[in-house]
Amino acid sequence: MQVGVMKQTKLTIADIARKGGVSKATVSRVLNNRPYVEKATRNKVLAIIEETGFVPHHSATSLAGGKTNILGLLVPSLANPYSLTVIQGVAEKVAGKNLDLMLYTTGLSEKNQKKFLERLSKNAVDGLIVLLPRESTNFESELFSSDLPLVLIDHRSINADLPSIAVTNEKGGFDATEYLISLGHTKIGFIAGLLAFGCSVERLDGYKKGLEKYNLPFCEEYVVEGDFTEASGYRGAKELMLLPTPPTALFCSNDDMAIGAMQALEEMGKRIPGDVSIIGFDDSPRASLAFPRLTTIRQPLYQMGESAANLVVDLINGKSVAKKCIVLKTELIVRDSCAELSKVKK
Amino acid sequence: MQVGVMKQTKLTIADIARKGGVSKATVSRVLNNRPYVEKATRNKVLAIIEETGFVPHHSATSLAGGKTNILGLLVPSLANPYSLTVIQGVAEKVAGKNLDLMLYTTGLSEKNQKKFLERLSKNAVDGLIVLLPRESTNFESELFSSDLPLVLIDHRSINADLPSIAVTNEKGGFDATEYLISLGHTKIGFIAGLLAFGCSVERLDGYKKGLEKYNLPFCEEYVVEGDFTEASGYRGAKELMLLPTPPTALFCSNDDMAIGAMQALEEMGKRIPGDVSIIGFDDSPRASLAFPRLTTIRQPLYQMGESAANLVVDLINGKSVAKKCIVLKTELIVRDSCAELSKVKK
DNA sequence: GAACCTTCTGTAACCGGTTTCATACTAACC
DNA sequence: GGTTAGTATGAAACCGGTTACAGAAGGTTC
Repeated sequence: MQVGVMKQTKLTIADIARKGGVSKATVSRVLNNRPYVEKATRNKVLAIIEETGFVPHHSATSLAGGKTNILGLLVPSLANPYSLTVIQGVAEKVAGKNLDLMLYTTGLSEKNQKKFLERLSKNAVDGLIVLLPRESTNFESELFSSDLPLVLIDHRSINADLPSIAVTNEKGGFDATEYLISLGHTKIGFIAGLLAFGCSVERLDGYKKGLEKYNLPFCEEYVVEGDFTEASGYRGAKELMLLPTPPTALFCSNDDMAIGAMQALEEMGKRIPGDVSIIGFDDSPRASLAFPRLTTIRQPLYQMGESAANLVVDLINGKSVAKKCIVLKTELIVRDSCAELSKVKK
Repeated sequence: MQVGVMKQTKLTIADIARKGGVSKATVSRVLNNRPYVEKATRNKVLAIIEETGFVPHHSATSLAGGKTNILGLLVPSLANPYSLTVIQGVAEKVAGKNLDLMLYTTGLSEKNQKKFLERLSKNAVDGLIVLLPRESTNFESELFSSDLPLVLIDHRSINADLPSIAVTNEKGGFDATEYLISLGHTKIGFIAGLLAFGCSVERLDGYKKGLEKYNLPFCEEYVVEGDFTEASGYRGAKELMLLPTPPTALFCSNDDMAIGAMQALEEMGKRIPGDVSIIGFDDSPRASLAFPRLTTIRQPLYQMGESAANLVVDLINGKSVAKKCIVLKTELIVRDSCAELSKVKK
C-alpha cells in the first residue's frame, strides 16, 4: 500500500536467527536468558538483537509461552479518589516487575462486569485485581470458578477462601463513634454509604457497636443511607438536622459525603465544629483541604493497592502465600471538624 | 498437578468446530460476524458458543489477526490530578469501543521511557496516547519513526506533523497576567513549572506577552522555577516575597504550586487576596476546595483525554482525520483568590 | 447444456514465538 | 577405548486463532 521508503519489514525471531547463523530455538534461549547457549553464541545473538532493535512480538510470546505478562485491574469508576489511590498503589508495585497493567472500568453495571469477565477469565491477563465493593453474588461465583489468580479488594467476600485485601471497616466505624462519644456526644447521626456495599454495612455495624458499648440507644431515625456522593451527604445532613431533636455530631461513611454534609450545615447556619461535629471516612486528599479540616478515619488505600499487587504477583508465580486474606488497619485522623460537646452547649 | 474435579480443559475454536461438525474456519467466520455462513450453521455454532461459554484466546486472535485491540496510554505519573483527569477522559471514550486500555507509567525517567517504547512500538498495542509534557527530542524521534498510530498530549512537538492534543498555554498565561493587571497589579511574580516542559515555557511566554502589552517591565527576579509540586510553590513564594519590593500578585504555573504558595503566604502572615493575589493553572479539583477558593486558568483535561482517544481511534481505523493537531482552549475561572490592588493598598 | 457467478464450507498455510526431542560434540571415568 | 554425563544446537511440533484458496452446490444466462 504504502509508497516511498519501505519501512524495515517487521523483524521476527527467524530474521535474527538467520543473521546469526543459528536456529530460532537458540535465539529464543538467548532472549529468555536460558542456559545451554555458548557464551560466544549468546553474545553474537545479543549483538544482533541490539543492533537491529529487535523486540519480540508480544502476542506471539504470550500465545506460545502461555502467559501474557499482563495484570488486569478492575475498578468500578475512575471518578472517585478512592479508586485512584488504589490504582496508584498497584501501578507503583507493578512498575518494577515485568508486568503491564490493563485497566478496566466497569461503571458498576452488571453487563460490563460480565463483558470484562469474559476477557479475563479465559486468557488476556495472568492475574486480576478486582476493586468491587458492591456485593454481587453471581459475579463472585463466576470469578471463583475460574482458576485465574485473583485478589479482591474491599469486597466482603461470601467465600472466605478468595484472596482478598480488606480494611477494618467495622473497627473504623467503632473508632469514629467512640471518638465522638468521648467528646461528649450522645446524639450521633450516621450517613451510610450504599448498603449494598459490604464496607457500608460494616461501618454501620461499627457505629452500632460503639453506641452499644457506651449504652447509648441505637436510633433508627439517626441513620440515613447515602450513595457515597457529595450530594447524598448534603441531602442526608439536611434530613438529619431537620429532625425534632437533631444530632450534635455526624458520622459520614466517606469523606465526600462528609464534605457534602458540611455544605448543608453551613447553609443552615450551623458552625462546624461549634454547633455540629463531623467525622468522615477515607482520609481522601480533600479531607485535609476542607475547611475546617476534616477529622476522619483513614483507609490505607495506597497500601491496599500495593498489597493487592504483591499478593496477586505471588499467586501468579505460584508462591505459597501465607496469608490469603490481608486486613489492613484503619486509623483515626484527628483534625478540626470535631469538638467537645460541653463546649458547644448553648 | 491438581487433584479433584478436572476443570474443563481450555476450550479452543477446534473444540467448538468439532462439537458443531464444522471447520475452524466456519467458527471463525461466525465469531467475527462475517458473511458466507448459512443462517442455520451460524445459529448452531452460536448456540454451542453460548452453551460452552467459549471465549477466543486473546493472544491467538491478536497474533493471527495482526491487531491487539489494545490502546496504550503512557503517563509520567499517577500522582497528580492532571494525569488522572486525562486518564478518565480516555477511559470513558474507550469504554464504548472494543478496546482495552493499557496503562504505562514512566515516572519521567528516560530509562523507563525507553523500556515502554520497546513494548509499544513494535507490537503490544494498536495505538498509543502519550502524555509526556517533557521535551525529549530523542524520545520523540523514535516515536516518529515507528508507524504506530500515536497521539501526543500537551507535548510541544518538534515535529508539527505528529498528531497531538494541545491547549492554549500561552494564551492561558497571557489571560492570567492580563487579569491580574486589570486588577491593578503591576508587580506580578511568576512561579514557573519545570522549564524543561513545553507547557511551562509557553505559559511563561504568555506572562511576558501580557506584561509587554501593558508596557510593564519584565523583571527577571520576579520569575522563579518550580517543579509543579506544592513544595516548590511554597519555596517559590517565600523567595519572591522576601524580595526588596515583593510582588503584590503571584501567578503559579499550576494549582498545586499555587496552593503551596498560599501556605507560604499564610505562614508569612499575608492575607489572600487582601495582601497578595494568587492565580493558578489547571483548575484541578483542589482549586475550588482551597481556602480562599483559587482563581485559576482551566485546562480542559478531561476533554483532552477524550479528544486524544477519538483521534487515536480514528488513526487506528485508518480514517482520514481532518485535523491532526487539536488545540483546546483554556479558560479563566474567577474565584476568590485575587483582588483589586487599590483595595489592598495600605 | 455449457459457461459463469454466488454462496457456503473445509483444508492448510500462516502469524511469531516456545518447547520437546534428537543429535553432535566434549570431557570424564574406569 | 568404550561407556557415561553434560553442554550446545537445530528441526519440527505446537500455542489458538485468521485467512487464502480450492472445491461443491445451486442458480442464471445464452
